[in-house]
Amino acid sequence: MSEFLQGWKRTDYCTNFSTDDVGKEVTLMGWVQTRRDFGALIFVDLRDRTGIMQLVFDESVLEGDFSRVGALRNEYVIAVKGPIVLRDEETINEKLPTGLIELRVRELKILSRAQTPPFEIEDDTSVREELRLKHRYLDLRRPAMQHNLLVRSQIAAAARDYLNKNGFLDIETPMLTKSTPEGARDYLVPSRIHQGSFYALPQSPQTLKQILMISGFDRYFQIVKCFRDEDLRADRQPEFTQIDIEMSFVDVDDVLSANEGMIAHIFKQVMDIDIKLPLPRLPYRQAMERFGSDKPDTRFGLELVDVSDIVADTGFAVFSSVIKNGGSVRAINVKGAVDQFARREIDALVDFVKIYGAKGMAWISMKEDGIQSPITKFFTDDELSSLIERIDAETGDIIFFVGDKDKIVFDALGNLRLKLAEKLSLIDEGVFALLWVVDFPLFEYSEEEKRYTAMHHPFTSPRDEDVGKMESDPAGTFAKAYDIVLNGNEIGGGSIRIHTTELQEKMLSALGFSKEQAWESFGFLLEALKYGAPPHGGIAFGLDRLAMLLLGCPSIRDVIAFPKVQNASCLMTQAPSPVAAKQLMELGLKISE
RNA sequence: GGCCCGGUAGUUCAGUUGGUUAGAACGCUAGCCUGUCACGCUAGAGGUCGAGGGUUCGAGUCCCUUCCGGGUCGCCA
Repeated sequence: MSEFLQGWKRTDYCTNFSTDDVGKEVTLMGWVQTRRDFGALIFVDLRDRTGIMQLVFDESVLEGDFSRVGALRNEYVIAVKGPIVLRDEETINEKLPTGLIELRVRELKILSRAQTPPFEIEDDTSVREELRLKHRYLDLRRPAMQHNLLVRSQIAAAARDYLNKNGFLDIETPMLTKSTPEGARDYLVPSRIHQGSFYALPQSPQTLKQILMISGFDRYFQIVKCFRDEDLRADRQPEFTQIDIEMSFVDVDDVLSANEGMIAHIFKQVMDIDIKLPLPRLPYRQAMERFGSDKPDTRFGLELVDVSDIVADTGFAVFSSVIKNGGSVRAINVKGAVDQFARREIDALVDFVKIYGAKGMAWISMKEDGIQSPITKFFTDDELSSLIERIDAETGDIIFFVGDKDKIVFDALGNLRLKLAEKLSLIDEGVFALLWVVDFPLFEYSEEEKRYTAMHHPFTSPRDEDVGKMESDPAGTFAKAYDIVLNGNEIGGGSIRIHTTELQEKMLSALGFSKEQAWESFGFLLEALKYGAPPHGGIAFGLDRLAMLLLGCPSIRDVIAFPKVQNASCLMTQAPSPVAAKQLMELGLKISE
């Protein structure tokens, strides 16, 4: 039978003992990692979240029935009392931090028995994730997972520490809030009292934190769950945690410097890494043109080169027509790597860029015995030599070209660039490359909706000089928006917000809202802006992504205690699940067949 | 919604061109062992080859459907 504590108190964690404690009577509690049974002498490795302490059970020392020790199994929860003793010279275990000592057990309590776990509680087991997630409580016992959640906790603590010291107030905003058009799909919560009406779980506390600025809180933060009902990815979960920040009486520079200070503080506290400030700032347009991405990984080169002007009038109709239609032709030169791309691998890369909408990809191989390429025959000698000069092509290089609308060219080459870096091992995994991407466009055109949508969100302020262009030239209007990028991942983004009703109405109008629709959806904000709103702005960091990157984890699931799988369900709790008819009735809901 | 990858003892995997009774390691069970720490030794149990259908004399293997997990495009203000 399981026993109770009956007044026993744990002295300390398993690994908080050293040779200084030899002779001390201690009480330890934890899980049985392994048992090595010699009959009248049994060793047990006792595990807690800090590590392992070896217990020695000697028949002549242990009080009570010794057969209880032989009955111990992995993952039993036990409590033991006895003295810390020094190990003999020849029995020292150098692999354990506590390998010089062990606990000579005088008393044993079996607090809880355990079934044989479906997988071993070890770091080196490569158990399939499906099973790990079903038994997440066991998976989380593994030292690697314990470490991940520890570091995550340290990141949150460092952020809080910095924000507290800099005058930010931690204020909670509701989880049951108003559904907002624009942006991601909402998770809806039916109202029992107002049948047919729904709360939405927040995609972000955006409007509420702005209202806190209007209320005069000046500096706000919250480490807060956000919800978006969109498809999952390796770095995307339907519920995730933001470090959400907002400040008043600030412009872009103020927000960036305050927040890069926080990031530097986190890196120092958690990783003991000094981040050089200020962080580099890269305008959006440059990020796209040089890296084909608004979240460039700057740990390696392979930058894009625009060759549109050179190929515009060549005999290669694909390129010339693309340019006539307003597109571009850009190239990546992979220096000295021509021998690493057999024809079959080039074909695979052509298929790769097609994922991103490219219709094809051209290349030039600068071989020792001459140029090989499917396209150079279309060029005159002059055109070819200008091209070679522009892309700095030398013997041994291989150059890839994509021509299409800019969006497709950037997308295809931006992703090709990452693929090439991975293939050629160009990325130094020990480096953390942080930068700001700034000067985003305010709008982007949605082919699907046939209108402009907000690139960041509808509360983002245009640049002062662009206010007049919002309606006349939406594509040429830039925003006071910024993203922070770490190793090619967006770990945060924000903006200076619109702080007058007039401009906010104008923005919503530019997005296609009628005045009535605007007030119906955002009336509370438009109204609040009338009563003295300070200029304000802020940012939100993805805590999960930050933790994932600092830990070098391949998936965001590795830093979330209870994540969801790709179909947005939880394998442990089986959520979501059907509910009782009575619950539906109370909500006035019917499930259609 | 599209594309790609995977599913074989509890776990991780092997399984040849379709061919006898589907194997290994670890784990598990029982026994022995007073210095192990990947303990050792002896014996043993353990399989709906994800599921359903089809082709075939014969299917873990080939085909179709489907379920589950992963990656990704779309989507993610």
